[in-house]
Amino acid sequence: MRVLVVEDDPSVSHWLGSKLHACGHNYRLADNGEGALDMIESEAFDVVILDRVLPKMDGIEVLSRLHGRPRPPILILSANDQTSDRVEGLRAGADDYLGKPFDFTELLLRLELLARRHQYSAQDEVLQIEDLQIDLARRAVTRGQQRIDLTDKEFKLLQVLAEHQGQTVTRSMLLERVWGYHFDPQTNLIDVHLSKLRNKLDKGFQRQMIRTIRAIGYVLG
Amino acid sequence: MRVLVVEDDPSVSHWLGSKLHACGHNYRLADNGEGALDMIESEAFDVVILDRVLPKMDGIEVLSRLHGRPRPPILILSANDQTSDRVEGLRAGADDYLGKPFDFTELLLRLELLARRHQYSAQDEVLQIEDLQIDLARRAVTRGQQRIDLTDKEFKLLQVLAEHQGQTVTRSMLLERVWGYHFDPQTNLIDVHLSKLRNKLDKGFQRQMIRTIRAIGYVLG
DNA sequence: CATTATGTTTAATAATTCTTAACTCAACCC
DNA sequence: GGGTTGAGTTAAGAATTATTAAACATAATG
Repeated sequence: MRVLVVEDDPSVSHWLGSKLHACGHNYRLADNGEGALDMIESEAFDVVILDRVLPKMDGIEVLSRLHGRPRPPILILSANDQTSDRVEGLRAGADDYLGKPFDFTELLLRLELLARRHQYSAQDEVLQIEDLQIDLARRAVTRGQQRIDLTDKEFKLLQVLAEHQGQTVTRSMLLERVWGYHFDPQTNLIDVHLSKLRNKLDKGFQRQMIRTIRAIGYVLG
Repeated sequence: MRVLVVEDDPSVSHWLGSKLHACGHNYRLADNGEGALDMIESEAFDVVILDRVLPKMDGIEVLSRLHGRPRPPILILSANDQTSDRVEGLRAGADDYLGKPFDFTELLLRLELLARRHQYSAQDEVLQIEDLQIDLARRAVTRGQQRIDLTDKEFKLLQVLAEHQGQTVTRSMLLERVWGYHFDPQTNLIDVHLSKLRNKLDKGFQRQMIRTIRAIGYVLG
């Protein structure tokens, strides 16, 4: 997940960051409301952790500024765990609320839940396979921190493989889904594009995600 | 999903059951800790909903009894929604926590998240035989510190042998499982590939892991 | 409209994996 | 021991896949 942590206390934000990183997530930090708004505007996050209390513009204010705009789900973090407070946060448009002190495991669980729920409701479907993310709507692919630029055919190849993650996709299926062919072109079309896809996707990574199934096709995963 | 509901209040458990059923899931009920333990032991569930408060053996106790054993992910359900309480549940080994009153949609979402996550982690099954590790999902084999690169046939051979570790695997079984043949090809197919597998797996090691059972087949272990 | 850049396809070549077959070696039985 | 059977090794070539380069197509740019 790509997480934005909005928190003015560096000791808290860095602790959160390192924990998130240790769990395999990416994070960015913002220590004030203005910065947070800018980042939400310009970058794609799966979820935002928003401290309720911030210098100048507080969490509730940030929420209200975002009202009606497309934004990732937001979890409010606060020292106050009073019911009234909780209600106020949720009224302002927060998607979840957690009072300090909190257990990191619980926070992570809620974040994942939020991100997932949002993924469903927002239709821009993102396929996630280990450290590989495929945003079907944006045609954007990332692996780990790395953005990967793919051509049309390469992307379609990857998409078909990803949609059948873990299953072998036959060559004829690829011809059909990627090229619309219902016949064998008698050339090595697939091989060439797959080779290029591998170059961009697997080169330099320990774990090779595309596996050849001899005489059948390929599997992703 | 197959869900186990552990809850002593019949009105709650039956309501949960009917809701789960309506969403297309199977469920079983247990109204006490002992029964729950037995059922977890003997049946396969995708996820367990465990009420914190139970007669005699409470939820935390059930969790601690299960500690270290293979078990489905467990969601604790409780009337207390205090932070300390939540942390206690998660510390005791619960995979998630939800306070009453709760929203059924949220419960379901969390259950699905748990089941899915568990499936993934369980999915990447690793067979371990002495210093030999076989990661079925990644098709990666290591012996000691050494990575071992195997071709498709070699890997399949090893996999079949490993799945029957300690037992003799007959030649006809290998033909069937590795090549899909239901007949004897009258060649030394197996011998050749097994020879190559041995070269990669046993060469240079004191302990030879593949043993020939003359006129029958081979054993790993 | 030519130029450039980018992406796609074909074809040639290289590399890998699989299978067969010939030959050698080891175990078993009388 | 000597014959017999089964197993192990090696090499050759067949099948499949991977890589590279070049031809071709298309869109963007000046």
